[in-house]
Amino acid sequence: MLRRAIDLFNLKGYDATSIGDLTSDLGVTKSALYHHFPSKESLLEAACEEALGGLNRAVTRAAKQEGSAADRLRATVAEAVRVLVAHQPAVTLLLRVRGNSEVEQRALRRRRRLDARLAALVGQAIDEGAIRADLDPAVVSRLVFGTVNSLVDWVDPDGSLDADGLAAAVEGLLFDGLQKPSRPSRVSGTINASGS
Amino acid sequence: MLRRAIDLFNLKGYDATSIGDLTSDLGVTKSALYHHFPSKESLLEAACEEALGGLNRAVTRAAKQEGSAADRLRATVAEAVRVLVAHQPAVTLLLRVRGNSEVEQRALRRRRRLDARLAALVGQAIDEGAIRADLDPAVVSRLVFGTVNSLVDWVDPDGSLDADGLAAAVEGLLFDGLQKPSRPSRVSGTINASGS
DNA sequence: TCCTTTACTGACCGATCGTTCAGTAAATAC
DNA sequence: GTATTTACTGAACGATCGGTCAGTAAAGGA
Repeated sequence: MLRRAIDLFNLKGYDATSIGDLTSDLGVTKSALYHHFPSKESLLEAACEEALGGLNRAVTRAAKQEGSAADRLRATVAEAVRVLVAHQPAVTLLLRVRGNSEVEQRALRRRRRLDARLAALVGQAIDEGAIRADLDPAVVSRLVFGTVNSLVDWVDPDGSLDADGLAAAVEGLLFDGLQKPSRPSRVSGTINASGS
Repeated sequence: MLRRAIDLFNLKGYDATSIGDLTSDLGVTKSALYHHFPSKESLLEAACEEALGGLNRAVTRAAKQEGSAADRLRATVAEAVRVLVAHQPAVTLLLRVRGNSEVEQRALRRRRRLDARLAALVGQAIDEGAIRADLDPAVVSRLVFGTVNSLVDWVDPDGSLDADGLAAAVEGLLFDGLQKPSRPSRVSGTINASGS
């Protein structure tokens, strides 16, 4: 029920999806849904919890890893991609939250806290001298995780796309760039996109 | 009036923004707004037209340039960033359209046509051998323009941020990567982010 | 067998939605 | 000076929204 709700919210947008739309899609009455969930917003809250919990765990997991800040940043990017693929519908919904209610504002605050952790990691990697310093850390952080987040717009979690392969592709693009590497890159093998 | 409407749509979401919200923000009555615009959706349509028109012109401009496909791809990325910064509110609204009405579906179709042109350009650049071929062209295309599009979530068009500098930063990140360049990169100077 | 719990149904609620419309006051055209 | 156009106001419209509630049928425990 929650799964289908999240899918519909992503398809039409949360506000544009009425309880009637949702229950007629599910083939139940409105009252049936309200027997299991106290409000429309509680569905949104559950989805945000799933997404934020998953992302928080992923970032914490990557942060605990040994190695330089640059290594941890690479691991964080890869972990974030994997969580995003595994929980794509919930993460998609989270990224579209605008803060129109108390629930949405709470989700936004948690998301901003996550973003701050990531920005700090980028700053450390630059201070460490492991990555280029000619770009502003705040811009780099936003571009890197903007790239990761942009996956929600086309990744199909049910598709044949391999999360690890996609994580490697994102890591390869962001760290090594699009140009042909002068020396061999860390990324090997070919990655395939799923259908649109 | 249209400008303020687009800003509000972006702040709260199109569906969550009622005509009442909009007109009370503007300090006019609902009827006053309906004197200038035939419907709520016509506001959305005007915004999509601004965004799609701007992006189309940018891509066409970059495509007409001489040079390799890789050079044209770089130019397209830079042009797209500049248009996005110049028309951030309209582009933001466009990127959030879900296809809930005829107007939205038309905008989505035009956007998909644009995406296809960009994907073709990436394919040419790979065939040309100018950029790495170990990643799937469809994935690369989506990541590149996902990165560009992610700018709408934090760029402030009124801020002090320099569009050309930001375009250079995005180009630098995507083509040269985050790692310290073994040879000097094309990008020079420091880019600063605006406030959140 | 009786009683509580679970999983609903269908009718209904007040609020809010986008939109319309008759009327009006000021500006502009002729 | 009269007619037309422009730019509104305020009250209302039907539709739809999220949510409620009394009632019910089946299941399970004691």
